[in-house]
Amino acid sequence: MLPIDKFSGKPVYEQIIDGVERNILLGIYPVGGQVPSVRELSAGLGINPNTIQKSYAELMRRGVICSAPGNGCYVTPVAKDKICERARGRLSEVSALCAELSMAGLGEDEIMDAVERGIKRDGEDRA
Amino acid sequence: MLPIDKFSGKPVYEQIIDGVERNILLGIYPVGGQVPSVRELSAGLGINPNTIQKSYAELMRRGVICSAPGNGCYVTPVAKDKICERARGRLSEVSALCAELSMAGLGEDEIMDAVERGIKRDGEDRA
DNA sequence: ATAAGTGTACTATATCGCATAGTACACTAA
DNA sequence: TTAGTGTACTATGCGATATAGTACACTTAT
Repeated sequence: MLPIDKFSGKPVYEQIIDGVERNILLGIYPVGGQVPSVRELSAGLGINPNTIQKSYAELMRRGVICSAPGNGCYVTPVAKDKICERARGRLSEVSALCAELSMAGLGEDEIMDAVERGIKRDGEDRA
Repeated sequence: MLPIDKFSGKPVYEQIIDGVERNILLGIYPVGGQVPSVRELSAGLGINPNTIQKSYAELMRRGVICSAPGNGCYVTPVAKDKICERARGRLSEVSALCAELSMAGLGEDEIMDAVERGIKRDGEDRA
């Protein structure tokens, strides 16, 4: 089941989006396979169906999943490409964040360590 | 004057906090010197005084500025240290963001380029 | 002493995003 | 036919954000 923290400050519908994309990348939701139904996720997570629907609508807008009305929602063949492409567009966030911390007086070594720590963490997830 | 974008999605009171800290780091608001008065910033930015006050209260809570009631607000002697210390606590954000993009399929080189781009940008600001 | 400028506190109001609740419809598959 | 699917709609509640207006205590310069 997807990890949801109602007190994290991050909107639940965004956490659902992140969780679904993550499970696609990890192969838990295989490309071409089905994604949990709106009502199934709603019951399993204790979240309102409308919130799940909002997340799925955004995932469809991103081309990550597509719906077969009356049947279910499927992981798009290009899902991983779309997710990667979108991540590439967020590289500016990395630049902005590093610029902010650098200007605050943090050393380049401290920042680089944090970056490598993050990339390593990714490896642990795949293991 | 501080750069404020009412349509950026980021709360105005946070933009004011960021702007003041930035000006302190750049020496525009010298350590030990005064910070613009609540009413002066309010008039200059076209922002409600209560919003400015909210930002200043947070800056005081962080130990970046202190108030001399009836006189004004001053930049704390330890202001830059506090800002740096707080930035160090945000290194986990860098790790989390890089982990997310790495898992999405971005290469380590792409991420590193974005990081260096950010650190360089800092240098331009100080010039 | 007076006036101007300072930080601070308070209530009230409006807007927006988020989430929930409930209902309903059209479609597909067993 | 029945159960399960996505989708649409209205209504409500909540909290954060921002504004508006007023008021008080303090400091500084005149």
